[in-house]
Amino acid sequence: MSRKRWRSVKDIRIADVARLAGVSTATVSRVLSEPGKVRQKTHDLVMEAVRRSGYIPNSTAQKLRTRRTMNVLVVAPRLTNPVFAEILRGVDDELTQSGYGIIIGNLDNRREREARYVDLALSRQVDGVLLLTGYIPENGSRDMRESGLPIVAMCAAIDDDKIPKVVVQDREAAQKAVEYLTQLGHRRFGYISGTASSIIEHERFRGFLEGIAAAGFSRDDFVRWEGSFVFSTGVAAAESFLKMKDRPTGIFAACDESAIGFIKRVRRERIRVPQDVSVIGFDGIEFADYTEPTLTTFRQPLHELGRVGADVLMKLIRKDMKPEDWNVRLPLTLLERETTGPVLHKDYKSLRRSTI
Amino acid sequence: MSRKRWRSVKDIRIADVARLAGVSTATVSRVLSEPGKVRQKTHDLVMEAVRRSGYIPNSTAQKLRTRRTMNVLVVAPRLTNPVFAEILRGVDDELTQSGYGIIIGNLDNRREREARYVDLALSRQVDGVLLLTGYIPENGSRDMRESGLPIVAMCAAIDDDKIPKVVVQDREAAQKAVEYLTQLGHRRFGYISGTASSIIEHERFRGFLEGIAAAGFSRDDFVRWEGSFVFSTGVAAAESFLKMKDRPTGIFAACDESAIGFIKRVRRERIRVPQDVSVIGFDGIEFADYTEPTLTTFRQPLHELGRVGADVLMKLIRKDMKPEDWNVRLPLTLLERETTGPVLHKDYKSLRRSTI
DNA sequence: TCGACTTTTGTAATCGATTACATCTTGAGA
DNA sequence: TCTCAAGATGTAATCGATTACAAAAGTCGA
Repeated sequence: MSRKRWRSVKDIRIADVARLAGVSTATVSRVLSEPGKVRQKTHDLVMEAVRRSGYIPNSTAQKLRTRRTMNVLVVAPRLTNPVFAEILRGVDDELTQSGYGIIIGNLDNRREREARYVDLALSRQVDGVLLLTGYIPENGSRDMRESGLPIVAMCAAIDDDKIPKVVVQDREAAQKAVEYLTQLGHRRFGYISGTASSIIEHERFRGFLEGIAAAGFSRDDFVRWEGSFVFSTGVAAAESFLKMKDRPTGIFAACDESAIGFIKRVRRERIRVPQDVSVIGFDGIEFADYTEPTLTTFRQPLHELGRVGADVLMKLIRKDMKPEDWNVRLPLTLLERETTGPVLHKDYKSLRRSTI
Repeated sequence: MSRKRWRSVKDIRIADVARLAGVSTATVSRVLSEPGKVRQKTHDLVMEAVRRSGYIPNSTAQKLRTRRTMNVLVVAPRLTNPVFAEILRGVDDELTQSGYGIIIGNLDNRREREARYVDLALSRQVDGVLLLTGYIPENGSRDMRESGLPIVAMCAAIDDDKIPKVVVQDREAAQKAVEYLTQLGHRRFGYISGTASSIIEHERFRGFLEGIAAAGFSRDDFVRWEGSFVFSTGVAAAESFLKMKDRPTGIFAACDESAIGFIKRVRRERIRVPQDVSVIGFDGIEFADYTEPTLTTFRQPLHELGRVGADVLMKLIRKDMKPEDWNVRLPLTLLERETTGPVLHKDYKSLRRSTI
């Protein structure tokens, strides 16, 4: 209705407010950032001017002067992966409380995209970096560390002990997964891998191997299917599985997606889960409770992981790290659901015989 | 090994490079931003100094001076929702090409969080805003528009014709979904709603109603279950469904998650999908192809939606919008899979009789 | 009322780039 | 060789805040 247009916020500077209130810019600045240092009367005067003009400080100017951007960069391999999305939620919860913003560096599984984010760090657009990748991003000539910014690594064992790490106990959990399968009577195993270059994958496979060894088995007692952290990897593994004469009965998948893909595919061939083959996943994504049958898996404390990681980064930025914050390792939880069960002994024997 | 530490990038300013090359800061700046305007010899001199010093411009200073932040804000209701994650990927693809960065505003379904992002826009930390919400965020005293920034709305019918909209044809698709069910012989329907306050939900329900009317049915021919865009809504709807005497046979869910929750729950009671009840979802998330049975649904062109939205925003920022860019409406695609099928007539009659 | 001390406010430098304008170079043509 | 326009470079203002330091105002006891 009214013809009076809102004056766009960008046209009002601190000098305008100062003039309006009849004080200097220094005083306006003080009222806004350290109210205690200014007399009540002046304070009210300034606040009234701020209110009337609709002034909001230009944050870029603040950043330049204070040398703090109040933003952190979060580098993630792929945003559509529910695991990273959930971690990001935890990060966001923590950072919001501290007044920090998030700039996302989504690699979308393409390493050539990382250079961009290294430059972003080098040009000081952020105060710190949270890495969800298994390596330190680089841009050809430099890596992220040369920015001199605080960095926290998560989900991965980056081998630089100047970088604090907040991770989950992947290896231990993978080992327990094998133990769980052996206790159900399984003797032949399958391992569906994640992205080979990922250190998460590395840790999980290592844990798997340790579990195999701990239960007295050897490399001859399992097959490994290569892949990445997606549904189709599970489907491909299943197709390989279906062609085998002497099929494994206990399958460990390095992520829930591939576990789900595997199950979906074998069930189409009338293979029963868990009667014919047990499958255990990894991550505990929400979907895993809506498959048929529901997926046995290890739940990662993703939200907490994000929170703790962000908290450690905040401490690093504020320079009040304590040594015990330096490395955090969060445990996973086994969710016993429907895709795992005891080996049906008769079937098992007949399978065995056909090979020997 | 070497004791020579990398000098942190932040300590090198344009003045240092100028001194090193024996020129003025203006010349250094020109070499970096408009190379043509500088003599070859000087150019090489400066580049060498840049290389040797490892200089990278401080982007905050650039932003202050040029008044461009090269960042856009993307406000999304909930990041863990695969729909938004996928849109974000499209946005990211497009923006990266234009050299823009993304600051994410994750509301996590809590409206009180939006104030923060309004302030972010008002304090000019971004050059434009992409809204994935069904409304214009506000902070108590102002709304996003007062920032004076270019805004593009997606996924929703925000009623401000100064704001360009890039949306999907939810209403049309919902209508087609009903048509599809009626053609399969269904006569009683169920509608599992999304978040009531969401305009996406509004559009979908409206399309559903139009479909109902177009097929000659009335409000008495369907039940509506309230909820939000999550699995548990489908589970709750299923529990209500199970208690009914005269059950609908054609279910339309406003999102795939609730469709999946519904199916999961009813199958536990030995209800067959699609023989006893047909279910059609909405969105076409990746997981919908891995449920059992696989979900019939409408696929949203999410990635394209994100790309186009970002493209329109870029044009708005660069002030080269053409009128035909102003409103874009992308079509959805029906994915006919396993959760829908013809009504089994005998069952249907017996159900009918028991009511009349 | 005066002086010493504390509190409040103002002046001006500063953060690190870009860019309008001024000045100096260069080279073509006379 | 000289002139003059075009081209290259330099000087200094500018973006919009914060903050060190200086100056002014207020407080309080003698």
